[in-house]
Amino acid sequence: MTTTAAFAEIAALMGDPARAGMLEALLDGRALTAAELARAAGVTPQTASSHLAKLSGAGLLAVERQGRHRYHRLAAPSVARMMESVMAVAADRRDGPRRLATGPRDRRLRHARTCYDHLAGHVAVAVADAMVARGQLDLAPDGGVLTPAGTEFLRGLGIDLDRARGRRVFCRPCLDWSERRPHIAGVLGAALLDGFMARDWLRRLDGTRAVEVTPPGRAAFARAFGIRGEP
Amino acid sequence: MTTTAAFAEIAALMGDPARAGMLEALLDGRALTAAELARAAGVTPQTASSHLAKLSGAGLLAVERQGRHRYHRLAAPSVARMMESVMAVAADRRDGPRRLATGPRDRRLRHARTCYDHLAGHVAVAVADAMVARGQLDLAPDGGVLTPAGTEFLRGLGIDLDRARGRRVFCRPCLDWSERRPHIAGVLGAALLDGFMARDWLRRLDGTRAVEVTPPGRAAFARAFGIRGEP
DNA sequence: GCGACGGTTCGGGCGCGGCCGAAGCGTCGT
DNA sequence: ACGACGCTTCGGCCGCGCCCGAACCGTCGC
Repeated sequence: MTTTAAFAEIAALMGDPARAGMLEALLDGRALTAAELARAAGVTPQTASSHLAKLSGAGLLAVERQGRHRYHRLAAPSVARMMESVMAVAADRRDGPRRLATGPRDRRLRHARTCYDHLAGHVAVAVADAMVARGQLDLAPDGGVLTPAGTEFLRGLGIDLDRARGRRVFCRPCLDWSERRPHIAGVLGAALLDGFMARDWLRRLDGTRAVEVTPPGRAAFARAFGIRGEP
Repeated sequence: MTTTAAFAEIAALMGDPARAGMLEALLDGRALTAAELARAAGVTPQTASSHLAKLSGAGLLAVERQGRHRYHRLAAPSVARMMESVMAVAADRRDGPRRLATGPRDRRLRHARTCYDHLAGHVAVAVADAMVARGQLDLAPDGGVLTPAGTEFLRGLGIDLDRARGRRVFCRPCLDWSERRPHIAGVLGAALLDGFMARDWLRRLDGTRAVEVTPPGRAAFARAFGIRGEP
């Protein structure tokens, strides 16, 4: 059966530690150069080049040439979703047998992180919950709808909603692997993340996917979404 | 980062062709013996044994001893969901470059198939759509709700809704990789599939996940859910 | 032009892991 | 009790593919 072969091929691409490291580094939706990805994976540039060729060849990555650099990014949201689902299984596995010390790094990831191009983690789920509870958002499995109240509310927060409507799905629920509840993805999710970053409510943390809530951000999230909580 | 290693390990387990074949054979939720899985994967029993040990060791499979047989099944719905998401990416990949002849086998899979323990494919999505449109079902991303009208409707169809409520999630949307729209999973999804099979509206096809709609089934689906269509 | 730098290609080494034959263990039938 | 059967363990073979050193191509800066 050829479908089994394709399945195994995709999975095997994720299954190499070096490639897995690269893919995880790209999971926040940024485009990185080959050298950066080599460092992320802990291999030499020539090894990374080989891996990147395989990943692009299989359609998991898209490349963009810019001068003498080559920027690599995940080819599609479905790739990110696939990776999240693998992480969900890996997390199950770890939670079950022995609740082995989840370091501060992990706690930060669970609290707030980027997922492809939108926000994920406890904060993201809380934002979605708050908006649904207030009737500002209607989250259905095949695409959410922002109500007029929601549109006005976000405009009041200074979130830019007018970009690229129509190109991609505007609003889509995305299952959060740490919270196991949906948060907001799609163009709306990306706009929210951008807006939060632009107003400095959130700030990227070192080189990881973790995101920290700034002190003014904490106050703002409490005011706007009723979220109270510590990192 | 240990989380990367766990991710790669899970993916690598799916990435071997023989293991992929076994996992796919188990995707319909049945429990199969080691010998059956060996045949499905096209390897000798001793090779299969080694693979099965790895899969169980990692928590992807659960084993149940019964006499001198050992029945293997997917350990959790999250495993099935992960596999479906990988198939979605693999399908993307195939649709893009060259719409290579999707054989009748594939068309059947797209039309109706089992997914873990519930129904998937065109028919499953149509069932969900019909019930949502009539206000019998409310599908939210973090779990659907059967309305009183829906409960009565299904009771009228002779679907058994009284089993294992509470043990697992009663109703959950599951993204259909061929239709890219949600269908009904969870205990409700399993009850629907069982009911359809029991009334002989659906019948398992040879040894695959494909399911055929029987002639009486076709009439019944048209009457009960307004589904008209050919295999 | 030249060197510096990012990236890829080539070649060869090497280890991991899948595969099977043979043997061992436990369970069931008679 | 014995053999048949399902499954696992052991041992050894073999090949895939990961990895790096070195050399090669293209772009940028001076």
